[in-house]
Amino acid sequence: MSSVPRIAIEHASQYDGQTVEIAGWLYNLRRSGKIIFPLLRDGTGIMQCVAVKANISEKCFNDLRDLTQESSVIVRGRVRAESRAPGGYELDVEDAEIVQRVPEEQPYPITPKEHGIEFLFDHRHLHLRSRRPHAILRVRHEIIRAIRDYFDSNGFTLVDTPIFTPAACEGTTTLFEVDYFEDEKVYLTQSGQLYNEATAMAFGKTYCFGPTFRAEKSKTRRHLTEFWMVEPEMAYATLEDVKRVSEELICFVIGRVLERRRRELETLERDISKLEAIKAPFPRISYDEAVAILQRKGSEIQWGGDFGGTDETLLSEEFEQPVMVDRFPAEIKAFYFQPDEQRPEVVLGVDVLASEGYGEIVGGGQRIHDYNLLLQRIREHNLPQEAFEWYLDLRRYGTAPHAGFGMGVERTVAWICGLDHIRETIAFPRMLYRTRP
RNA sequence: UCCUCAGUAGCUCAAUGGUAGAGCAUCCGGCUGUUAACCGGAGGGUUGUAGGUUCGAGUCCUACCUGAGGAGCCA
Repeated sequence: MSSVPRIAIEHASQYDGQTVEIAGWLYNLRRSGKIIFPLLRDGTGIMQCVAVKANISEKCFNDLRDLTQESSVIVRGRVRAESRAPGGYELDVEDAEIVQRVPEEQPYPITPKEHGIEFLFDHRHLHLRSRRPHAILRVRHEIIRAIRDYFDSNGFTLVDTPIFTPAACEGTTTLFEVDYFEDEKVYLTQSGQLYNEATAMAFGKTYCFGPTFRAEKSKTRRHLTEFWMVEPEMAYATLEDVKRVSEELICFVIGRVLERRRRELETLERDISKLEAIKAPFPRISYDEAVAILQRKGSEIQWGGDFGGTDETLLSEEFEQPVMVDRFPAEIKAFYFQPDEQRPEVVLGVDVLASEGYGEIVGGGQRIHDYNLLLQRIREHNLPQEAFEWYLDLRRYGTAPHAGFGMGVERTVAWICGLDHIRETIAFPRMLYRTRP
């Protein structure tokens, strides 16, 4: 259209007084006779444009005046600081090129009014353009980038683990079964952890970061069937290292979001002071203490039982910080957890429960490094030994104490954004009763 | 899987067993500083599906479908 610079709306303040071009979509339009205010969205922000009939061609004015919501359009004009404009800057329109006008016979379905959950998620492919999902997904990106930056700058090597796996990593949970070739069955991974133990013995400190799948028929605000998890694993490491690294990671991620995505948090009306208050060290309690606290608060939990969702909420209400709970009964944890030497009935595992009732975002611990103990556990859990021979090899050849954890990305996003439901944390959520779009 | 609730215009919701209605969206008209703009007008319905009760059902009953909230399990 012209030789003026094409800019991103989020950088508009750098172009005050200059003529620029913005390529985007019509977010909303307010008309008032001979002056109109098209709100233009370009994926980085929303810019209020001003088109005055007397100042531009009649065609341009009429084109913009009759434009329909979410039509694609390239606008040229002068950026100007303006206190009355949302965002502080507006664009005095000089010219506009309509790329596609949405026909009024089939108007854009998501209007700037209230909609129900079902409608919005049926139109999720369009809903992503709206303010709220847009802000959440930008925070999600910042969280993922911070997680990678943290590990990459602390000596961890990214070694991703397979999505197709031959057997359960953790015996109990339900797996999605997939037809492989020649009658072979494989499963979608629910954790990269067992493979991480192999890569940690090769690289020292590793992490994997990818989607994981759980075929649990759970219908709650905390569950997806497909979700992303980052899982670090460290050779020559213990439970205490897991606590230290997960605490550092969480603080680093929150610091980054506060530094770079404050505007998005404000759009989401997140109470930012609650995030600013998150500081290491996090309180550390044992499973025993957690059970005592819960019983005092009226929970039915008995020693030996696992926490329910309500228990996690009750527990996190006790603290302003995320809380670390360690040394769980061996019976409720997976076969590979290292027992406590002093108390063999508990294992060296730790869960980190996010504050404000968001529940478990990190789970991990120290793994069994002794060959005979691991073999014994595999037998006690009735797991097929032949399938775990490669895993046992890690204890045959240069075994060493090692530890790691997994952090669920979606729960972390829900917590940091202050969301009620995890379905908002991912572009296209996969849930028990929703696989479309 | 179980428990609870809901389904009425494109969307969000009203309507005592007795003529299906409003706001937004769409269309037409008005407005030079609007902020989910406002003002006037128009079009828009097999009340989730199938049965049943009744003189009469959006409303009551049964089954099914779809969705939501919660439980168990988990990140």
